[in-house]
Amino acid sequence: MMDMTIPTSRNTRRSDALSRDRIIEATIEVLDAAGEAGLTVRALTAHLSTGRGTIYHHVANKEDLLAAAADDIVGRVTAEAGDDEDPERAIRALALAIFDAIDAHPWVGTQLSREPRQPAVFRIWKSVGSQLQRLGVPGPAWADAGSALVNYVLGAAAQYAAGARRVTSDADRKAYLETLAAQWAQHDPDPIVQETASQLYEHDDREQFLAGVDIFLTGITATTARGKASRSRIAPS
Amino acid sequence: MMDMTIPTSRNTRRSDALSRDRIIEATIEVLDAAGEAGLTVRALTAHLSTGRGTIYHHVANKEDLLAAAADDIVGRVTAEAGDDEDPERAIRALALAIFDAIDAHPWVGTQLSREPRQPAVFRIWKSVGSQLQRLGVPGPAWADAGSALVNYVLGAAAQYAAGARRVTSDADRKAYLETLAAQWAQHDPDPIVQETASQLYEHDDREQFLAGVDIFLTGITATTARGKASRSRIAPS
DNA sequence: AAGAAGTTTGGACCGCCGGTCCAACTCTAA
DNA sequence: TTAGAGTTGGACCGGCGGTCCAAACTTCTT
Repeated sequence: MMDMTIPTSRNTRRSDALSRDRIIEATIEVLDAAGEAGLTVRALTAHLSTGRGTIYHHVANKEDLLAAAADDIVGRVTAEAGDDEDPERAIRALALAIFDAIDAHPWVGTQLSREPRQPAVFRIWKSVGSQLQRLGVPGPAWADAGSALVNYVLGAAAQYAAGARRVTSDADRKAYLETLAAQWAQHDPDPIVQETASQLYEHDDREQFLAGVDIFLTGITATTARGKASRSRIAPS
Repeated sequence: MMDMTIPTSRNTRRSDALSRDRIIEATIEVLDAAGEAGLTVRALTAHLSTGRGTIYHHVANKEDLLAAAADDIVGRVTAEAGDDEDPERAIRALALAIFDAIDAHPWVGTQLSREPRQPAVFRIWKSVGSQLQRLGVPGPAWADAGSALVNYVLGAAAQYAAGARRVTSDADRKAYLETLAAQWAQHDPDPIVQETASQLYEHDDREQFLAGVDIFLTGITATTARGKASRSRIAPS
């Protein structure tokens, strides 16, 4: 080919504006359609029918792009959920809303657990924190409780998202898990393994996730009810 | 350059054996030294002073390599921890051992939360499961409890690992977190944010992680003590 | 009206990556 | 001695993220 540079009508300015918001919107479309691995700057340029310079003009790099896309999704979720009067119910609703959002957009799960200082995670911290405060968790225990809850939600989200990423249809999923369970069971005759394997495809992800939230909520309320007589984690200086 | 193919003494068979184990060992060395981004097959060939075909002869692909490296680390941890008589103490010790291993090898954290069906995660499930059984968690609640604990441990590990990956020295870390807290506080005057920001660099990761494990254990014992009268998750058919 | 200054656009180009392929080489067994 | 099996190293491929810059368009100034 060696650079034949046909300068036929290059660079006519587009009629439709190509803003950062439009680019992030397109990023979400590509991610939902092709998955995390399918998001390349080249695919994005094709989807927007533009050149690569244009995208880097509005966006710093791919990391910026992913963080903004995740923040967009999480922002919508945290804005909607959390208006319940009862703080425990509000926390459950918030956790479930995040779970469902990640179920719909698995790439959000991976993105959230990759980088803890991004705006999307910050939003989640803020929502969880305000509900914990309403729940009456006292000062010192507050950060521990919030950290436990956020880490559980993000960890579970990443796991379920990774699981969902592998197989698409429900039938495939079932078949895949049965094969996997059989492999495990064959590899290790320990009864624990047998039970783990059977639980692997009998459980419902969403209910199991909620059960985990309940365990942490129970732990938090029980710990705070027990008062400040617990193991003194932060000694008064 | 155009392929001048000097066939001077190519491919003399190496004296030191180059087994799969040796390759995984080298992988861990490269990961610890250069981080996850620094692990390239090319870097690995340089480290082993060999060619690329050799590596692909022993190993399927990069994913295989990472999974094997993580499994090696986790295997050592789960083999050591867990011999305590008291199941609660055993769970704490196990969680802490995993935390410390990930603190020493941050790439393990990212790897574990990326793919839930890999051998390393399976090992963790098995250890956690056996301790929960010793703790007397009844059948139906067992899978929920295990899932919650594993997800919390992996989620927290990934978060802390990602945080540790960004900055190396303690002084850098402190400065970085203070800057970040100031940014947040400036961006949002909500008192929740202020407190979150201050907690951000006042807490100790390890203690906070353990506090989360304690919250979980409290929740588990409280839930199981309450008996089967809880929300009937699995209805008798 | 016309040119100057600034903004937006698209694609050529760079270095690097993971993975494939195969000829050259060593080792073992008959 | 020699046929075959098991290793080894590097050329090669397509594709990636990111940089750079000239062309084209808009807006501002006079």
